[in-house]
Amino acid sequence: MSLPHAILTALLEKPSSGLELTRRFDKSIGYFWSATHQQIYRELGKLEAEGLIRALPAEQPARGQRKSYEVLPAGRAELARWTAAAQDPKPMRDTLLLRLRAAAVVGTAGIEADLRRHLELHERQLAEYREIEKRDFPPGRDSPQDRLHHLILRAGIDLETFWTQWLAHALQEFTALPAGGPAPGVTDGEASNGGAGTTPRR
Amino acid sequence: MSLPHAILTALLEKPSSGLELTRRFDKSIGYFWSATHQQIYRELGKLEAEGLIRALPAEQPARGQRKSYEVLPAGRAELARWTAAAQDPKPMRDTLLLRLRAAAVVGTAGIEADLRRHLELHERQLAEYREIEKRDFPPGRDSPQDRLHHLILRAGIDLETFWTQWLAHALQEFTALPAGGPAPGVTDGEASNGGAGTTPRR
DNA sequence: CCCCATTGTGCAACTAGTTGCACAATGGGG
DNA sequence: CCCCATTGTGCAACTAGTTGCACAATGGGG
Repeated sequence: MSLPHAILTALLEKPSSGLELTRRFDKSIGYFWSATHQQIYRELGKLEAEGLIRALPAEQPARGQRKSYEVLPAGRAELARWTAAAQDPKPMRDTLLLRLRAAAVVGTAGIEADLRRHLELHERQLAEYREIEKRDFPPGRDSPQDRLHHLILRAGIDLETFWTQWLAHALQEFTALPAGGPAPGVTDGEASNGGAGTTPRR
Repeated sequence: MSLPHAILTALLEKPSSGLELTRRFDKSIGYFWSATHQQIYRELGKLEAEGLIRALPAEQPARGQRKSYEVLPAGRAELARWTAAAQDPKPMRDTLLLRLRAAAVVGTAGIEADLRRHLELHERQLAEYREIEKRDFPPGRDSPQDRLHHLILRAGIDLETFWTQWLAHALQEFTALPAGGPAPGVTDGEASNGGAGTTPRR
């Protein structure tokens, strides 16, 4: 739905080959819209077929050769259209929260280690964003583009900040919980055989 | 990937028919794992075929009739396994941030209204979460299950708080921007024909 | 009694994203 | 010179989620 527009944006910022795009999707743009190289090549083909981008004239366009693309006017127009069009935020899907909800039923055994790991990953990401902020947005720069890019980076920083704080709080909560976590089968308030979860009832 | 586990969790909390599940996915569980009724029916079929759930014996199991399901021991075991298994956070994909990045290239014309709309939507969601918190988590309740459920709700509240604050900040930033937003084609620092974005160059 | 809105279940086709390869060109090390 | 790791491009099959219907049962209004 949005990959073609992510690619158009990246190509407008700088005409690139598939591999260069892949690298840029591993940082910068990819921080909020990830894509694999296979997706990118496929989409480049479609965009070219639709006349939104074109391959830059290269010396020898043999296979296994870099092919760079640039955005055509129709591509820019499509991107402007898409950017301005209203879009509903799509409903969230978060595995970790779902697992926690499941843990409330089947027990928290085993999940704590992974929470800790996620905390570390988010801390690392946060540090990386802060590094970028320091490097790319020193106090002086405030052209409209800088402001927008900074705003986007700020969203990343604030989101990672939320996750690190929430995860830290969750882990704290866990240490206060009875050892091994809540027993399974508690929602109905009746007795259950409980246990490790792998034991079949009756 | 996670839908079957979301369904197992919901069914463990309370055996339900497809429609009941659909309703519960429109609130509660669905706040962090959304699913359509078609997805749910399809998945119920698979789970039953795999022996993880079974249909509760009903009076007349004719078509067009409610069929309720309950989780079998194998289903509970699978859910416990999945909950404890390590999982990498999957890379984020956020359309709004992508559109803002595109706007930095093709101009911000038209996007502001949608930011305002998103702000309202997030404010409404936040209010709803706060309502639920007040209703379901009065000061006294703090069984392990309550604590976990509250923790999850807190994540929702904090996320919506982030979005409302960030969007408010973004809108503020916009009023400070030159009218109509940045001109297109600015990244190379050279002159461009700028304009509305639909005008082809040359 | 029959029409029609509502409730409930489900299939089929499609779109987007992921996984697992295949294979060409390049260039340095033995 | 030839092997083999690296770089770069791409196809094919699969999985997950979405969209658009179809159709049965139920129950109230004319």
